[in-house]
Amino acid sequence: MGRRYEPSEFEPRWQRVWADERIDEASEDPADERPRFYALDMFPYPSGDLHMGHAEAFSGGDVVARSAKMRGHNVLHPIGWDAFGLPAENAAIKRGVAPAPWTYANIDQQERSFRRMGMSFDWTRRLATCDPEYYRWTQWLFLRFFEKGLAYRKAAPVNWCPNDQTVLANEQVIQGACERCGAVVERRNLTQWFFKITDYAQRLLDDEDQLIQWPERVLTMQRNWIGRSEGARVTFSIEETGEEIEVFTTRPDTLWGVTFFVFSVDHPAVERLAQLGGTWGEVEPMIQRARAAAMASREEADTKEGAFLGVHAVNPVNGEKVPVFAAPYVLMEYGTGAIMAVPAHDERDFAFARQHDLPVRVVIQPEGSEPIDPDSMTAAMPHDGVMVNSGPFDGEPSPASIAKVAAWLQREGRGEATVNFRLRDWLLSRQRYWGAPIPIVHCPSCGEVAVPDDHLPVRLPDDADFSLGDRESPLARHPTWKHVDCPACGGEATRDTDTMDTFVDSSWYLFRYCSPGYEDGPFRREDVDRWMPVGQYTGGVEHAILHLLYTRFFTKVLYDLGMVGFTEPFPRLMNQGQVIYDGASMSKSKGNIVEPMPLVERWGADSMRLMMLFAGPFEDDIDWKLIAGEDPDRRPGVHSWLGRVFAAAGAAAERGASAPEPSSLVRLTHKTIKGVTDDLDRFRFNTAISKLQVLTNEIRATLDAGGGAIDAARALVQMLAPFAPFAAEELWRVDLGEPASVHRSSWPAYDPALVLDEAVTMVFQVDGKLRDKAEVSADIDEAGALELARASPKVLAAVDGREIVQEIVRIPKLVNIVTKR
RNA sequence: GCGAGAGUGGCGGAAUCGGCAGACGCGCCGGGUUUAGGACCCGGUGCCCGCAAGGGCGUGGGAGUUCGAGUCUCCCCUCUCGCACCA
Repeated sequence: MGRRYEPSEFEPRWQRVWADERIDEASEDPADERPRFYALDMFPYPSGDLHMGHAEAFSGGDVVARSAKMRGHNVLHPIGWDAFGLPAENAAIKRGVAPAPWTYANIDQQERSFRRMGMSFDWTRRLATCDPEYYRWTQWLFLRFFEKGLAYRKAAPVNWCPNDQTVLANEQVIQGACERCGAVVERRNLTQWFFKITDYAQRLLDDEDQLIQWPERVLTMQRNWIGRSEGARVTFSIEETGEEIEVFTTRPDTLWGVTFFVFSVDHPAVERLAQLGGTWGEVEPMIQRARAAAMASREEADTKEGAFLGVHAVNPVNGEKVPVFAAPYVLMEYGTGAIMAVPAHDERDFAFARQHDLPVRVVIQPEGSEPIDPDSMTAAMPHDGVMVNSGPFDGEPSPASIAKVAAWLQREGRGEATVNFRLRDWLLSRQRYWGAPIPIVHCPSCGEVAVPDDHLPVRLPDDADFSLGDRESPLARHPTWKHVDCPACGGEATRDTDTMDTFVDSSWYLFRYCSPGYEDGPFRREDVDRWMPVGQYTGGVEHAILHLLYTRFFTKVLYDLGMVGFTEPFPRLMNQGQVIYDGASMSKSKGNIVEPMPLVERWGADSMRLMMLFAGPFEDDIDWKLIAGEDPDRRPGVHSWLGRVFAAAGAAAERGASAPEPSSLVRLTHKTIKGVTDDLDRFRFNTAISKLQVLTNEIRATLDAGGGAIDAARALVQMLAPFAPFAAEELWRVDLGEPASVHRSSWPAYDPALVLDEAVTMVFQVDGKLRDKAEVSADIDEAGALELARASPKVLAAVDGREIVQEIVRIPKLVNIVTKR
């Protein structure tokens, strides 16, 4: 019956037809009244052909886009490439191919693969961030940030690989070593460009309530990354110099317990103060040692190393002079790079005090307890209880007194309540070739001058020497590129020779999709406001912090600039799991890489997509070894299923309406429509597919029994369309004889009355244990149910003459008879 | 250490509201078809006892709430992920 499933025969054919019919293009027709839906996938990095992670993510994203369209939406489902970045330069260095042709060749390859996989992208909006027409607007946006004071230059310590002669992003430093060559990374002070994301820290937290469907763990990661702490800034002074030094503390109520003071080893005041204190000779080797240890391994930095600077700090609350140290356990990046140390109530300070024989003074203790002898302490005390040894605050409850202490500090001019964030400004400059040049000119007389908008883009030279091994970056060492006239005064000046972090490029691509080819700005506000915010964003959890946080920041800046009418770009986010092999990530060195395109060639695009989607919940990892086995020639179960769908739908079409469709099949069809629709709403593609398999089995059984199944088959084919677009189209247009694409058809509707079962299985329990079942009508009443239960011989046997104390009846599902035991 | 999530057959997983645990699929077993292999079709398949009828056990472990717990509460164990001297 039916017909054979030969995907290689029709998949390429429908791919061509869909391109000709332009079925995947979003409609910009003003008369089109369908609600708009923006289905966005995180755009890929073109470092070769598509891998399994892409196959998984985009298969899910395509189900979202295709099902939204069938359910009546005007869908925007664009694609592009995050095309700047280090891998292109690595390839250039390794293979001697320039970054641009290498990148574009990979883009073309990935586009072919996407088309072959049946991804429903609107190709008219394709973009690549390395296109000059794109990065022109990246530069334009940078200049708007610059004008607003949100892009600025300052000297900062950065990661520098002495072997590769380049700065590295934090992500490229693995346990203190260069990701590429393994050399120990150095810290260097370089003048770098930053975006002032810290200005938006509070808003990034506050707007979380707009992120209505984000995975909880991503929200948590962002919250932790932003790291908001309430506390106080307190001004200490150095006795020997009189200079004021601020510290941040979350516990100003412990100020009376300060017994020493610690600077980060990277604090700029350390060398000067140690020279003054006459201890630089001992301090400097400690700092060198500490830096080396911190770089080599984070674990080694656990020791409470440190050195006395020979100077003293004055505690503003009681005038006490305490010794000042430099120690690696104080981070330069957090707070002010200096701390007041309260060893009685802080584990780290306590460990340091014990190591260096420093006094410990308890200032908070449990209410009513005897004074605590610091010498008997083996660990820091919990800091809740009653304040003691704290001058005017003795007897105050803590931590409830924090606000009171902070207010007192402010009145006394010794500090103030404040909020501190862990988030730091975004270092965006890179000394690399393959990125968008920073559109700034450095003029000896005018300073930092913006390149005028009408001179954009500042193009990359295509004759740069992008090899490594020199001290200067490729743009800096180019013989002519950087030499320009100052746009302000016309005098001799030089271009900024840094390029932008690729995360800048990817922070606004989603806006550009709305206005493809627009030449008067990065996008048209009306286009963006029409399509955005994004209806559903799909991509990897590896971007949980950087990309997602940066794009949220960009959106808020664009809002403040009046360029868009919303403050959150993607209220709904879905993360696919990883595709791993035998419990480990796939990698070349392990030789366990499975690629999607060979699967597509062997079994067809539909089977590849279904393997991904049926393997388990979308957000869970897929262990390929477990779902596919080790034999690549073994037919995937989903492929066999498609074979049965073809046989069944084909046979149902041949039989048509000549035989009646049994009501049980009709009911199952409606139930399946409801179930699959609900599953799509919660991204449970695996259970949606299993429901389609159940329907398939029932259609087959109906046909075997001589019944008709044409309506069921039609619904099945339509519901199959988002998951297996080629097979569905073949059956729809060829076997079912429909003239137009299944992907333009309307999602089947269900009759709520037919979703409810006519007959259900009622279970009879005795003392909560299943003893018997009966098929009953769905509208059975309680008395009838009880009567049935009491009449059951199995129930009677189980009751065994004991006294019945309670009868629980839940029509139409269950009766539970409780006996006295 | 802190934070988040998870633990169900041989395997991937299902159970959406506290009500038949194991849907669907893979694998395996038996049968059919086939020159053979593959493919396909039919049946079986949580574990234990039993020829069977039937019975017992069963969702990481332990307690609790409930007529009833994979699901809710508490404690413990294990695993995964993220952060990790954040003052």
